[in-house]
Parts: sequence; structure tokens; C-alpha cells
Amino acid sequence: MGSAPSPNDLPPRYDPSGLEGPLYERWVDNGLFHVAAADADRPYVIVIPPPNVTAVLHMGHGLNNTLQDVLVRRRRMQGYDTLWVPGTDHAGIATQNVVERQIGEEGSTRFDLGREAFVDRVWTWVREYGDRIIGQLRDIGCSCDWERTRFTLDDGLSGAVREVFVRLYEKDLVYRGRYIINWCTRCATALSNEEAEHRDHNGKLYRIRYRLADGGDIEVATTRPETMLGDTALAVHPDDERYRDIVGRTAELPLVGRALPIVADEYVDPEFGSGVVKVTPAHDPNDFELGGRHDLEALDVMTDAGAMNDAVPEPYRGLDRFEARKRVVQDLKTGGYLIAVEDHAHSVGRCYRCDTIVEPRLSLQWFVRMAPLAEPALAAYERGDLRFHPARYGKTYQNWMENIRDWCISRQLWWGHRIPVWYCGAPDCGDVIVARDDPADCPRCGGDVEQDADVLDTWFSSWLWPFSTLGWPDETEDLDAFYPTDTLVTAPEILFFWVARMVMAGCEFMGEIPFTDVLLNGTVRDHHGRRMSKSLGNGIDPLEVVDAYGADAMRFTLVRGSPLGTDLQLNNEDLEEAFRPGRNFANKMWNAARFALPHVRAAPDGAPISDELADRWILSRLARVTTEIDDAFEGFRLHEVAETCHAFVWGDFCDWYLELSKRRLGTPDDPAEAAGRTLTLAMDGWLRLLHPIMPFITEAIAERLPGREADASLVTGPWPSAREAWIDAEAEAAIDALREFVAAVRALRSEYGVAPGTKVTVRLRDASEALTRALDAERESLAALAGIADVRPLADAPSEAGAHAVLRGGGELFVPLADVIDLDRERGRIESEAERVGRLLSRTKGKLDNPGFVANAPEEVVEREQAKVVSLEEQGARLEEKLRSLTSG
RNA sequence: GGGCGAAUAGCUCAGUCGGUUCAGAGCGCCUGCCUUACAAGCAGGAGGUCGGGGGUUCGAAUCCCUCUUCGCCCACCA
Repeated sequence: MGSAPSPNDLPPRYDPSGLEGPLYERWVDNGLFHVAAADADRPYVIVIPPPNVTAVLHMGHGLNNTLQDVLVRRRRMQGYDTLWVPGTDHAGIATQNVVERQIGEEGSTRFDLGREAFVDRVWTWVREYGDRIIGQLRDIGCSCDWERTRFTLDDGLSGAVREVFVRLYEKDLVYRGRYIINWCTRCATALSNEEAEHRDHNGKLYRIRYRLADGGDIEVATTRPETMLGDTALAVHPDDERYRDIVGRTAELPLVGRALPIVADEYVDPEFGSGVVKVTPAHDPNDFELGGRHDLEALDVMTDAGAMNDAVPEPYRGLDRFEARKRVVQDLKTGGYLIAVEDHAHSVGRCYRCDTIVEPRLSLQWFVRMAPLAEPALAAYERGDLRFHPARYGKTYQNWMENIRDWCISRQLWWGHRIPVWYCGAPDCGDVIVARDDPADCPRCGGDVEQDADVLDTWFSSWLWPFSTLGWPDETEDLDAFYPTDTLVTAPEILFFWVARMVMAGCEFMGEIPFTDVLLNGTVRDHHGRRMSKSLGNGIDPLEVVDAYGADAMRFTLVRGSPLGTDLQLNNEDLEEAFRPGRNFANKMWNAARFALPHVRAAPDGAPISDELADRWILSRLARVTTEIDDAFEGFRLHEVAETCHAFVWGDFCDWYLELSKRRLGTPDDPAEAAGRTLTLAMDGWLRLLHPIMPFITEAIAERLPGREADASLVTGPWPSAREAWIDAEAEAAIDALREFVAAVRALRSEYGVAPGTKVTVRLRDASEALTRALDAERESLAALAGIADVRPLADAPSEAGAHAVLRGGGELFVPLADVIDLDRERGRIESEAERVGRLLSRTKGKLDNPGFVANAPEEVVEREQAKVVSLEEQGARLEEKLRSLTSG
């Protein structure tokens, strides 16, 4: 790992860009992120949600992958055999779209290229973006095992996909059939239910008159008038008195003239509109089912591209569906069929990849029968084996599982896994062959076979990810060692697409759920609260942030800013502001290290370290903080981990410990070099606690601490354990008292504008034991902390003019300020303080006077309130006394 | 039409079991400091009726009901 850097060679300026790259390469070169299956006694495993190869990563990925890395890094430090499996997703329809767009700009289409050449083009794209994505993950600091990088379309995973299809087919859980599916007319493919996003749409409701064959007419309403060209019946509710006598008669389809039977069906809601429904079995799922019950013809009236086909008469033939709609409405109007057009807000499905309005359409597709797969996946949740964080997502999962619908898995695309099905071309055979290996000819008749032209839904490979990446269907060592995985971190919008289906696949093919804890991270939004997206142009490129402020600063900002399940708003127009918390913190640590490193001394394990109050205090605080951080980790409250580290490093270590250590470091006051050794212990502790979140800067500092093995790295731990022996209530009480004392003097100095260089003598009366102890120990620090030249006892009535303060922890202090004191101001100050204490006192007394409180509240709460009264009364009395003396004097 | 989440300081957000001098942090703002690690800093401040209303309780930012606003998910009502 190269020679150990000398202790104090940190450059004066924190420059993450020069620091992070080399450290990352060293970690990878030393194999720190790799774990062999044979060594995995105590595994901890996460599989990455494979990013789509459609584009480079955005800040949402930055957040998602940082959270995974934080979890993974802590487990690795704890000694788990930690594996984070990386990889990318071929993202079938999405990737095909971006490449189609790319060739579109060159003026051609995928059909000009042909299937093979087009797929080659996509592979070119994939190689470029796949590499860039992996590069981004490395720049963020992700500690993935790169030797196990997978792609959903690589050979191994393709084999898994084929095996799964065949197995499901053999169990009759995959079937082919004609049903209504969501058809994207632009992508010219079927979509699953999940891939059609329903959004409100301000449409129209058209009320149309249909004539009855034997006289009279009847009103029908529709939002899609062009589909009437495919009507094959009308329907009413069987109990609807109004229409009882027309059931069984026929109506005439306007513009076409086709005779439509009138049927009665429970599906029709008599309350809606006229109570009569036009039935278009080929273009509406309900109509399709209704048609099945009444043996109606299903007439598909559109082409794949969404134009009216030859089943409709001229002049509609060949018109786009929306053109046809206009023409139909116009003709209805002309023909006197149109009763009214009303505004009608309703929900319309759109393609999740191109936003085109999907057409419900009868189509021959492949489906997965989901109910049997959902059963164990649901049971795992209900047993409590599968947990969601935040827990409320469990209900969403449960609800989806309970209302599961079959999954349309065939896509009329070129980019993806080919469906492993062949059809015999022999007219008298027509056998369907579903096979693990490509058949040369028809096994039944020896005739020529042709493979199904379609590919599988991209999620049909993703749902296998937790085990296909480990080598399944082969019984590999990896699979044995690392399945099931532990934690999944992903975004809530793919709960159904991916998470739920992975659980089903895990149960079905591995007999075990694929992970136990599912963490749902929030969405990254811009400062207007809008979701970041390419089309809005409001995204933030993680690399830009890493280049400018460092991966550590970005990671810290993200982790601290987003508790699980809550969205994160970032100012995309001012990156410096957005990432300032992380950047400032990293800079602070850097400068603290620059100060401390020249003074650190080796601290052998187990030796008693120091009797100094400050030393005992910082180690006690470190022990407590370690426990807090462990608790937060166990509850996946990573934002709390970040916050606690920040408060400790900045608020305790830098603001107080370093300041208190200054008088001793490198001086005869520290003969045994206790301060130098304590520095080492304290820094070693917080550097480790912070390493999962800010791996680079912590490693850079830690490797300069003394007493380390030459090739030691924080990456491999150990994770600090909270040392009970370091807990020191006495030292904590003393330093707390000192902090209050110093703060009080500073406040008085500031209040009266005492010049920074002016030293004051503070007089003190009735100081608490803790404060007395602290002042004895830290008298030498007082000048630097608060410009205090000396602390002397306070006589009962100070003869000089000055400012008073009463300490909560006990005691009263006086700062002689004859030159600057303003008695009115002092009186006002004391008055308002006395008022504040008085308010608190009466509130607290009120509680204690309430018999209900004393009777019902826990004893310790009551005792606390009683102690509070004593303290407040004491403070109040001192303040009143002071006020009297100021008034009389 | 159902279900869920959010509303706390100017901004972005914490606040676990209802109870600690509990109303907090960061950023921004004001005042004073280039104090020999750090001006990306230090010290001291200002700033909030915890969205409105009602309830439970000795006690509510926290639990219940309700209303308002915003956001998300699910749903075949033509």
C-alpha cells in the first residue's frame, strides 16, 4: 500500500479532487471490496438496484447508492464478509427508445437498419453508458465488488431468464393468450399494467344517439368516439326498468350501419349517463369481458401505430385514432347523431417511457399467472420476515399482492431477451416449442421452426437479480454463500415493478425471500419541489458535485438531508449552497487534523490514558456517541448518524476538546503526552464512526495517525465499540459546568462590547462542585476561551460596578466592568432573566401543585420537577437580590 | 372513488416512549472578531401560537376527531 505518509504532511488546503481518486484506486487494487465465497462465514450482502443504461446517473442515484455504501461500509468494518453486487440494467423499452431517437436524428429508423444492425447500435450505446455509470459509482466512492459486475443481458443472466421462462411454462404459470393489454402506439408494443401510468386528463364525454332497428332511439356516452367503429353490441343493466323491453332487440351503429344486439349485463351502472353502454370488446377490458359472457365479436379497429385499420369503413380507414375521433364526431354531428359534448375529467393511461396515451387493445401476448407466485410473497410479509422502512410501505406492498393481476411479459421490441418459444411452420402441425436450447427443427414433425419475434419485459430479468447475479441457475458457491441477501435500498416508485416481483421470484426459484429489509429512499427534488428530470433540465450531475466539493461532501449532505422515505430538496441553481453543509464539515475536519496531527502520540490499546479532566471527558463523550450511532444504524436512521457525528466532531471535539488541549500539547504541562495520546484515541474513534459516510477524508487523516500497521485501512475496520470504561459522569458534569461558565462570561463580554484583547477578572460565588473541579483543572485555558485573566471569590457585595450572571448548574458570577457597564442595561438584562426564571418556576410549581400530576406522573419525572424548583428558586433569589442592589445602588 | 404522506424559525429539515431549562440543527440574517487548525472560521444575538378548530390527559409539536393546503400511490365506471 505504499509507504506510510509522514504525520503532518496534510496540505494546508483541503482539496478533495486530488485526494479521492488515488485512495479509491488503492482500495480496489488491494481487493478491499472483494470477498470470496469460500471465506464468507458471516455474510452481509446488498445487490445494487441496477441503473438503466439509458443515461448517466443523476442525484437520485447519488442518494440511493450513497445509502447502500454507508450500510455496506459499516458492516465491512464490523467484520462481516461484505458483498455489494454492482451492475446495470438493459432497460429494454427505455434504451430502445433513446437509440431510436439517436438514429432518428440521423434521419433513419430502426427499420432502415434492420433488427440485427439496430441491436448492434444499442450495444454500442450500452457499452458507452455502462462504463460511464460504473465510473460514476466509483467516483462517488461506492465500495462494490467490481469483479462481480453484471448486466441483465449478459450471458449468465440471459440463461437465468430463459430457465425461468421454461420452468414457469412447464408449471403452467406462463401462458399465451388474447386479452386486452395496454398498447403504446408510438413504441408499438404491449405494456404491463404497471407500465401504463394513469393521470387525470381533461377530456370530453360524447353523448350519441343510436337508432333502434324497429324504431325509437337510445342514448349512449363515450370518451373515445372512434372506438364506436368497433362496437358490436349495446348493453343495459338487467334490472333497469327503463330498458327492460329493449333487451334482445337490435340497434344500428351510426356511420357504419352494423346491427348491434342489445344485451343485459350486471356490469352496466344504471346510474351513470343514460344507463346504456356501447360495447367495444377489442378496445376496452370491461367490454371484452362482457363480450365473452355474451359471445360477442371482438373487432380490432386499429393498426399497431394507432391508425384505423381496414375493419372500418371509409373515410376513417388509415386515419390516426385522434384524427378519426374528430372525423367521427363531425360526421355524427352532421348526421344528427350527436346529442351533446361535455367536459369530462377522467384518468388516462400513458406509456411510462414516452408518455403516449396508451390504447387498450385486444392482443395475443405472453402472460405470467401471478396469483400462485404472490401467495408466498405475501405470507413472508405477514409473518414479519420481510420488513419495510418506513413501515408504511408494507401496506402498499400487501395491497398490491392481494389484488395481483397477471403480468403481460411480451414486448414487440428488438432490444431485450428473445422469448424462448418457437412455432412450427408446418400447416398441419403448428407445434409450440418452449425450450432451454434453440431447436433446429420441429421435434414433432421435423418441420421448420421460427422463433417468437418478441422480447421479454425488461423487468422479467430484473426480478431475478438477487440470485441471477450470483450464478443461478447453476448451483454456485456464490449462491450458496451470499443468498439470501440482507438489505435492499431503492426508490418507492419501483416497489411493484421490481421489489415485489423479486420477492415472488425469490420464493418461487430459491424457496426463500431475497432480502429481509427494504429501505425506501426519498426522491431528490429541486428547490421548487419538482422532481429532477432530464426534460425539465433541473437535474444535478453527481460528477459535477464531486469535482467541485468532493464525494465526501456530497455524501454527507445527502445522508444528513434525507431521513428514510422523505424527499430531499436541493438547490439545483446554486450547488455551492446545496452542498455547503458537507463541504464545510469536510473542511472543518481537515483543519482540525492539520492542527492535531503534529501533536498526536501513539496510544497503546488498553493502557490507562489520562487523569486530565478534558481527556476523560472527550473519551466519555466518544463512548456515548458510539452507542448512539450504533443504535441509529440498527434502526436505519442514517440521517441521525450523520447528525450525531457532525455534532460530536464539530461541537465537542473541535470547539472544546481541541481548545482545551492547546495549553498542554507540546508543552511541559503534558509530560506524559497524555493529551497527544488522547487525541489519537478520540480521532481514531470519530474517523471510524464517520468513515461509512465520508470514506475518503477519514482515511486520508487516519492513515497519518501513529501506531498503525503499514497497510491498515479504515475500510476493513474495525468498527469502534463503545467502551463502557470510558464513561465518566464526573468529567462530563465538570466540562458541562465549564462550558456554561465560559458561555456566560462570553455573553457578558459581548453584551457590553468588551474589546477582544481585554482580559477580565471573574468573581465567583457558591460555585458547584463540578465547576470548581473544572476551574481547578482548566484555569490555564480560561484566558484563551473567554479572555479571563483570573477567577477569584466574590465578596458578598462587590464594591465595583459590573455584570452579573447566575449559573444553572449552581453559582453566581460577577465580571467587574466599571469602564463599560451601563446600569440601566444591566438592570434590564437581569430583569428579563429573572422573568424567564420566574415563568419557568411558576410553570413548574403549577405542575407540582396539581395533585393529578403528582399522582399520575412517573416518580422520576416528579423528582426532576422538584429538583428544578429548587434550582430555579435559587437562581431567582440571586437575580432578585442583584436587582435590588442595582436599584438601590 | 379509495389509501398514504407532509404542514415546526426567512429557507431546508430534525424532534424515538406524551414529561429533562424542549421548542432544536444547518443555511441565511444582525453585531463583534483575520484569537498562532479552520473567515468554508470564531464569539454573541434576533427570529417560531409547532397549518386551523375541537377532543383525550395531571401534562400534547407528539395521541384521537375534523377542516384547509400541498404531494404521492392505487382504481375498468362508459
